Amino acid sequence: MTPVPAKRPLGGTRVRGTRQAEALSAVLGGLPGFCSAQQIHAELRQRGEHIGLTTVYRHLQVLSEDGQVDTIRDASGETLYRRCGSNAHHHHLICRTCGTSVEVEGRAVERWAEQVAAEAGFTAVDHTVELFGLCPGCSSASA
Amino acid sequence: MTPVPAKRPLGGTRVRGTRQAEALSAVLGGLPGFCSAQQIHAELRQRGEHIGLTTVYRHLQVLSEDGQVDTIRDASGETLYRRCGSNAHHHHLICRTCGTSVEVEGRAVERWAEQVAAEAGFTAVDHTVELFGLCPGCSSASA
DNA sequence: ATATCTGCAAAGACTTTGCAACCTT
DNA sequence: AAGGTTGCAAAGTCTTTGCAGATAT
Repeated sequence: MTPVPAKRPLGGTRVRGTRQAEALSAVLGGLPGFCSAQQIHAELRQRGEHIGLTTVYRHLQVLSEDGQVDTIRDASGETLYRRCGSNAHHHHLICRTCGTSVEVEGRAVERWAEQVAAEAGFTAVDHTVELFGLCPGCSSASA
Repeated sequence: MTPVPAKRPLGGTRVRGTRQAEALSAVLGGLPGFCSAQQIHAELRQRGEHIGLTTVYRHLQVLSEDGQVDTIRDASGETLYRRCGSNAHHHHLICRTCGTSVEVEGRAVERWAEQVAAEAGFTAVDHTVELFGLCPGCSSASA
């Protein structure tokens, strides 16, 4: 699958010396929470970057395969992307009003998942865990 | 949202005395795990039931709103449906090979979710938890 | 008899793919 | 100069909606 040329500097965030790639990276870094490819594309356009939607999709796909961005699916089926800080396994606590997300560790969940799976005789278990709620700001705003 | 006429018998599984609705209900009851609307539609056709894909989608939508079927999304974005046994909150342990699913209780996860959310100051927290793995049968078959 | 349900076809949304032109190395 | 990258347009999915005909109560 991945020949892994390993020629990449890995120092900065650049994927390849392309203007579009850098712009995308910049936007991703500034996002507070999960956004759809189309939102990201719109944001890039607003910044004056002439980038195609196709290119945004392609980069996001590569980045997600590389583990540099996390992806989740919202209720309507759209895929949402977010630059993830830690490369370790983690989950997200997402504000359903403003979209801000917090990365949370889930050792307890991992353990629970493995235990439940073992009890049912399942192996090679993977899991999906996402938390949605109201962040402090939005919570007080709606109070 | 739901005026809740509550005129429905609620005894059987019938939604309304329609042949298609009953057929759909029957198929749902016999499914071992989560299936897409299109798979269910194909299954109905194979049984000789002449039912439209549109009707399948509409019934599944209503049933899911009523809490009679659970829905999840697979990796490709398709929505999968399954008649859920308990009406209480629960999660699923799904075999990624044969699709068989087991309903599991997640008191531990619920507690973890609330605790993590509270620590971050989030309120009104909801969560999504799905476990994917290999069931005993598929596990030994591939060994 | 009437309100509901059904289903075909068309529309809508998100995402992927083809291919020529462009840019980076 | 060579190869990867870009982007427009078209295609592909899954899902929803419009409307006329059929159906259940």
